[in-house]
Amino acid sequence: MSAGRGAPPPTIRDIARLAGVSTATVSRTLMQPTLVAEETRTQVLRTVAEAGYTPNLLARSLRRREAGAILVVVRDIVNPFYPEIIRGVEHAARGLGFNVLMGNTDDDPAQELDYLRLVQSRRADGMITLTGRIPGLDDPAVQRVPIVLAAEPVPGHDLPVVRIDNRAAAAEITRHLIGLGHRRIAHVTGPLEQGLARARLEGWRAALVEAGLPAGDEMVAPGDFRVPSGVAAGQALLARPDRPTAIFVANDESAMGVLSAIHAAGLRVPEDISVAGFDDIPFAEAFDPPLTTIRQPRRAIGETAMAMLHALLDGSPPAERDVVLPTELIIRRSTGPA
Amino acid sequence: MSAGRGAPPPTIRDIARLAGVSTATVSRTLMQPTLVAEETRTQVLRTVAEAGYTPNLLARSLRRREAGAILVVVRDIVNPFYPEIIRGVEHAARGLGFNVLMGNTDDDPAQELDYLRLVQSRRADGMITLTGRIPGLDDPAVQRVPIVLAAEPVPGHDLPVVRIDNRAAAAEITRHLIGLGHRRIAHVTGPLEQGLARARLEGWRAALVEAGLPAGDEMVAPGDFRVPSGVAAGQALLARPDRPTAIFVANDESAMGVLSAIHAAGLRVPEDISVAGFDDIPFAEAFDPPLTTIRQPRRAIGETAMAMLHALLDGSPPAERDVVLPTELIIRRSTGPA
DNA sequence: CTGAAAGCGCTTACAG
DNA sequence: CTGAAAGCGCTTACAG
Repeated sequence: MSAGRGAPPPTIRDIARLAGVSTATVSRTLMQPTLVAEETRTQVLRTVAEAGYTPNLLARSLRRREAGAILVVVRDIVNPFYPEIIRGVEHAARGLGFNVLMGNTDDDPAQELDYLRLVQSRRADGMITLTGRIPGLDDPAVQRVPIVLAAEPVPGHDLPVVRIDNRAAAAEITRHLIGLGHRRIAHVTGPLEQGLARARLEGWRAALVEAGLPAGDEMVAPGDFRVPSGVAAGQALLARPDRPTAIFVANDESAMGVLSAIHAAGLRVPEDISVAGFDDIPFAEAFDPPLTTIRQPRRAIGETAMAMLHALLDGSPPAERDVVLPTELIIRRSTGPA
Repeated sequence: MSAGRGAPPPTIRDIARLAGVSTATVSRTLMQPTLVAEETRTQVLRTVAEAGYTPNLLARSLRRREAGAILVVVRDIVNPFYPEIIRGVEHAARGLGFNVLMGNTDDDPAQELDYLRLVQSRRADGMITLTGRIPGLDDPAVQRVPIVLAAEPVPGHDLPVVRIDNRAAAAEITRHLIGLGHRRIAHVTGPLEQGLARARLEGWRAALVEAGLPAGDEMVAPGDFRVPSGVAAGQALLARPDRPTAIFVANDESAMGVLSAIHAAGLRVPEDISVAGFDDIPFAEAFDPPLTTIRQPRRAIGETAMAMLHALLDGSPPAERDVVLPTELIIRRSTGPA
């Protein structure tokens, strides 16, 4: 096994010795080249290249008192909603010279706390939280941690956040259904302990009430954002006496379950019943039929969150603490005239 | 804005002073508590708790010469194949006291190189590569980087790898189709510059040849693992004179495209034509119909890769350098009798 | 333009 | 069982 063996990698002292200069000069050549005479610089750079020298980032970070890394925390990276956001974060981070640490919480507050500690331990300069929850936020030590919230605000606190207007977007897609002539429009909810699931329910209801259409409990079926809950909700709605002609499902994943339930019942989408989702996950376009949904600007959410965190770390003026990014109604073939 | 302001966090010197001991004793209390007298230990721990002290991990890492982090590199985190592997890595890493840095390469060798540098810069102790490619592997400095390959071996090198037997699994699912009585079984390939796509093609061909069934070019349609390529390949296969009664698609995503093409042509799955995929991505079960496929032990791939990397870092005996994990044929409703 | 020196915050032989 | 001291590998005022 060669890895781990062999000569230790060269340090700045080795380079200084080889180039016949001080470590300060080597450091300046790498950090602030304009401060170094051209001739000296050339010589140092040549030595660096020949020796294959790479500065120890741990030492640099310790000295400069910045980790050069940020942490992004999600409930579950397997959920297709998150990866594109993380990608946006990473893309922006690269441009700013930061690395990205991954934190998966499995929806467990204890793990959430562990990740907070990681920032307190200075392994990361700050964190972007997508979980809508921050344990121990009353602790002053926690309040000192630079945090930006993405996608989900944390209730009761005014941390900087980048998000979408879930209520307005839900109302918009419901109005699309109304505009198609539907009058019995059901809703399959997300887990209502999550604020964004409640916001989507409210948006749906507001649009119906505004149009004078029924929005009572008989038009609502509970879901939890996952496929099986969509199947169950779809079956329940189809079994009701006066069955809906359209269903707005709180996210795309569970909409897929609703589609299965409808097909299994021998009905067709959108001829017999229209279905709309929310999120526009990568697969939504490949659904059968392709799903009408609300597109979230996931990439932009990630990039914006990173930019906001960077400003926070910089001590820049607070700019905007509550950024609301626009969504887009994507009309595909899963919705049609009543 | 409170973040970034306020008193700086306490250091080990502050705790030592407050507890009336040396920094060495504070450090020992945290790192090797058994070496410290119980009374002293209690006193130190109380002080630590009261002050809300968290050791600076950057300083610890510098001193101990280990970053306490590993890097996992993927082509594209948005690809539904990767997140579960990353989750496995992270899960194992947590148990071993490592953090996980995320590296997205967008299939760009330059970015791949940047991530290698990150390890050389000691920000990570080693890396797990899922891209099937390592730039500059002839460079001795690169050879010194602890690397474990997951899912995809790098051709021409014998780095430690954890993988599945793509050829055997492809043959197995093809035999399932043969067992159902199909005699014209087509294949939609992945991008053939990837070794695993070639292995799946070979497995398909081997099973057919073994059964004396046609396996010529007329039974093959090119794909690239994405949905649209599946749509195109499906259309092409349906248009051929003697159309297949079953299609083995090189991965689930493109199988979804094949399903769309079949439905769009007014045919039914599996009554008119059977379809099988590969990977068992989270959505495969929710396809319409649910997809017969090969399940890759993604979580185990991630966990095993982390364990192997840890052994490598430990300098433990090389154990096994080529770990082949078992796959599983998952039979769902997309395949049926010929 | 360059170097000597201090210091970032820890850990760990070494000595007692 | 504990402390004084060295040192991990850098960066950056400070002085010249």
